[in-house]
Amino acid sequence: MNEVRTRFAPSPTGYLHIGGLRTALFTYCIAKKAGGKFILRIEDTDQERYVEGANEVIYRTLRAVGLDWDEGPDVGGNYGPYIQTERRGIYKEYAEKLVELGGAYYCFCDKERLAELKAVQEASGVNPMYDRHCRNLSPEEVKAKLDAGTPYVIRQKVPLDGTTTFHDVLYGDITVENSTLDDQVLLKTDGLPTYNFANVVDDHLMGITHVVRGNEYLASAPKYTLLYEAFGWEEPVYIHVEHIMRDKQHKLSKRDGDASYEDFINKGYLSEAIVNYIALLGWSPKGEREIFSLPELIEEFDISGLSKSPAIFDPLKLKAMNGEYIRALSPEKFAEYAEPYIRQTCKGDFDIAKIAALLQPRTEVLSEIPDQVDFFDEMPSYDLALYENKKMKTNLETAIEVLEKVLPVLENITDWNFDVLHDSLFNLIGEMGIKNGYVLWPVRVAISGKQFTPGGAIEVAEIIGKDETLSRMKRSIEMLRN
RNA sequence: GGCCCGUUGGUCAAGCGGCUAAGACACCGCCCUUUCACGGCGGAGACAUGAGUUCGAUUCUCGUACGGGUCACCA
Repeated sequence: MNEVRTRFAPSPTGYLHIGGLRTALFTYCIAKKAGGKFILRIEDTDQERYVEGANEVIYRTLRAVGLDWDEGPDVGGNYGPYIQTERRGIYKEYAEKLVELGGAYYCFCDKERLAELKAVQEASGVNPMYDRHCRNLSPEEVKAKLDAGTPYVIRQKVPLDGTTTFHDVLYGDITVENSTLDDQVLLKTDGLPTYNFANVVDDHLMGITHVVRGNEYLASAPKYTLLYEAFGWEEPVYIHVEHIMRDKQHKLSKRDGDASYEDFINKGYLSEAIVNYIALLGWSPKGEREIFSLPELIEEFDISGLSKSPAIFDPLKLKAMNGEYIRALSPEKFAEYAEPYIRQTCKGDFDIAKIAALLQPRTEVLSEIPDQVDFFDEMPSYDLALYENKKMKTNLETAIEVLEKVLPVLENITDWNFDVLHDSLFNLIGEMGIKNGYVLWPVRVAISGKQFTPGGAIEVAEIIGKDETLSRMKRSIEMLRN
């Protein structure tokens, strides 16, 4: 029974943060590399923050990136239920058990008293902590209040002195004075557990062996150790990972508009590229390779590669990596992805496969596509200054001269395809004894009206066809004459 | 503020007492080339800081600075 079992335990807040996704990824890799199980658990004990449909977002995202769970709310398993609100009775039972074991106690303080206490403590410059008012209530007093139906919480009974040491794989042993630890609430008035308690109970009951979670839990970790000790349970292996930052000061947040997985998908990023990129934030593989598929990530993943310092999210690097993934796609696959984007600005009857082929090496994010192909349907009006190109040694005069020579050549072509176009134009270039660009630059400008195009004069001419090419040539020549 | 944690080029990062301190993105230059890309070659750029330990510190210890986390009946 040494199977590795890890879990991803998000709160249903309506979207899946990139940082959460990365935690899930690391968690998944640890389990899968060890041939173990990856479990999904929904932590919805805060009813006030519950967002309708949020669970579906989590399922959808995890499935989209390929992080399939072996046990979870919708797939079942032997340790269910996997949604915390459905485990309500379990927490109550264990909280009461902990009271019996001496690791917790009933507290009847109401929120007004607590608020007052906190205000006084803050005013006098003391760290706000529960004053343990109910810690030493006699069993009779407790029973009387309970019988009277007084609302209560159950709090952790932290030792008054001594120290607690907990172990993290990355940080090693961390020891704190028990006197700095608060008697935190374990079971809330509404009967639901707090995160800290639910985690301990669930991780134990579900047989979780490794816990990967955000660094924000590091400070409360010793309290977990105390809880495990009080129950007499074995602690899982803890791995606290640092945050993903927007910059040195700020975490990557929802408000930045690009903190959620779905935002990136909507912007034209590939799922595989996103996963690959975030894997490299706060973790580094052994060798120098950095392109990894999910199966390769599982193979390569090792806890020792995790970093203890925060990583700043670099949109530029994600973009570059996305470009790499796009280039690695088969032409057919890329065309499939690209078509809807091409169609946004290019409605005509063109050879989509040919356009896609030109686009593939020039696209880092799919959303860049519409602007690149907006001239196929209709030539934009353009500035004649485009004909002036120092490197090509072209200007308005040379352009007229060249275009007038090219026009009849094109008119004579009957079999309009790349090879014929290429041969015809290069014959002309040979006859004229000049550089390729001297001819091809003005032609490209004349039929595209753009400074940059995917593909050159020949590619563009082939795609828009003979009639359109000739018509654009004539129009441009006309413009140049005036 | 108390407690906990971190600090290698602009960014991601390798490094685990002795190296000309990797690599990637970005940047610059050159080449390829019918534009732009792609691809190829090359360049600039870093161990926060002060002590200590040591024959020798980026690497170990302490202080300082800076940054982060946490101090809820939120997770």
